[in-house]
Amino acid sequence: MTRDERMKKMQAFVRMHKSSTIQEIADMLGVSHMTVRRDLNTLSEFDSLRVIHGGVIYREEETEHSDRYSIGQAKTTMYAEKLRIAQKAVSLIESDDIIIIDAGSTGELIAELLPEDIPLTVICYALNIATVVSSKKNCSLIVTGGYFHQSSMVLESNEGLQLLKQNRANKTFITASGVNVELGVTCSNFFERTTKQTALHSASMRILVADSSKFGVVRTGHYADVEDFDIIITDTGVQEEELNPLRHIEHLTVYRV
Amino acid sequence: MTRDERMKKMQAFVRMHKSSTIQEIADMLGVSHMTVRRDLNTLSEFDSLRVIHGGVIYREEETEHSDRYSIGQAKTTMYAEKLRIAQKAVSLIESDDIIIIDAGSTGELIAELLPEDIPLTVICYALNIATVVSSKKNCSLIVTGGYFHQSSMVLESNEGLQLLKQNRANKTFITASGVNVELGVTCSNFFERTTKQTALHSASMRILVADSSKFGVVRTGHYADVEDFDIIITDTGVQEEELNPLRHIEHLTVYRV
DNA sequence: TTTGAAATGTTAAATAATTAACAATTATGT
DNA sequence: ACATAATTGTTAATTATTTAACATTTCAAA
Repeated sequence: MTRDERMKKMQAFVRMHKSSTIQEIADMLGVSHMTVRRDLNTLSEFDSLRVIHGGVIYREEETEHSDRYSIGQAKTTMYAEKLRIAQKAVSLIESDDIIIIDAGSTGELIAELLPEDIPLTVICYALNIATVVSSKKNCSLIVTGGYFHQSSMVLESNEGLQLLKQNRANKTFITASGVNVELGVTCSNFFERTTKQTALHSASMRILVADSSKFGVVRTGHYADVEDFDIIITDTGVQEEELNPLRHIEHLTVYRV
Repeated sequence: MTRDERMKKMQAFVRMHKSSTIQEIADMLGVSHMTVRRDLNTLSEFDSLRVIHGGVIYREEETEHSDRYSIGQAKTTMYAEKLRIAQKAVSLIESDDIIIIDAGSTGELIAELLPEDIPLTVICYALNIATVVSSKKNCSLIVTGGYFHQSSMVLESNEGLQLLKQNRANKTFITASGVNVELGVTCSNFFERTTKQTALHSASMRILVADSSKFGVVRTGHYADVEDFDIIITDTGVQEEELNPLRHIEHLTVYRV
């Protein structure tokens, strides 16, 4: 077995198992721990491996090629706020709910925090969210398929939209790149508009989750107005005065957590 | 912040980042490393966390609830053989190929080993495989959506099948639970049959990847005969004599790696 | 085959993480 | 508000991993 072969095996092993200890790899390959360490150090320069005290971890977002998964960046920014927003969002979920979860890091957090003690059905179109939900107990999952978009992790296709239309939900959690009282709710990618609009129209309760950094911002793709939502959840980073115009919309409830 | 809140945050953090060090979590929560350790030990009893020397790792397959993801088991059995089979399989891949990868652990390994230096298009219907391919460079990805099946990680729906039919491929890598010269190629789940058959009919070169433990075995769902394939890749665990009937099929190439 | 270079294995010293015991703090019921 | 229990923080001892230096093996070129 050549050095390259060994490193390929090591890479595949770590990727498949998400992580490993040095010892596990050494045993698997029948080489010394020093060889594993040396290989791992080399690999970590090229691949998304993180060598920690005691083992290795495979994680995509830590790579230099992070442009391929731009959510990785968004994940850490406003993490505390997004967590609070997601916590408030999942508190609205009841037994036997059918929920649509939109793409984005806040959506992923909602998926992570989904209660596992009540039966739920989740419909989603982002690959990362599908993966999170797939390991949830008590949860049926429908993923609308299609062409994968690296930047947002979204799967997009006519067939997917059809599936989304055919499956009605009682709650939909929608994310946004920009929330502006006058100019409405916007996203960055044009193709996302249709998906988000379909998600909105397939559910009875429409919940907008957007942290304070999104407020006042305007992006290209307009897909809804603030009054199209029943609930808006944001964080304390938005001044109460800024939310006043929203407070006056009769059917709209605004949570600031 | 209550203990439960803290543990929820910890869980979400580790799941989202796939892994973490004790220090990272302690810093994130502003608590001592001892508290993190104690919480993590409690969490690891209920959740799929693996606490290693230096950090924590989230990995689904290591859970007691392993019935929810039965591929987890299959992953480790025949790992070395599956790796060789997958290596042979990817060696057949050429630039600009459009390939379909079937569900299963060997399929996942093929996805892991996909070359990243040539442009490819991958079509798949298993969530785990989609996730692996999504992080590959130089690779377009189409995921046929649908209802998620826990046991095989497959997404299944009419819309998905439609998408699969509409996208032709030049190579398709199909897995099987049973390969029997007389009774044909079989799978365990009935619903998988249609998907596998559609995958077969959408591609010009049909490659069956099956380790030696599958040979001679017969399962319920018959979806093809051995002569429907152009290439069969298996391992040295199959006796050469057993493969003789296959060697006599004219258009069929058999690799034993 | 010989020789040198590269790769791998082995060991002991250095470093880091874990455990356990106790102190300090925080929560809970009366 | 008090006392008690539970939780959390701190520290030192223990245990494990890593590093570095050197020995050994392997491979390739002469």
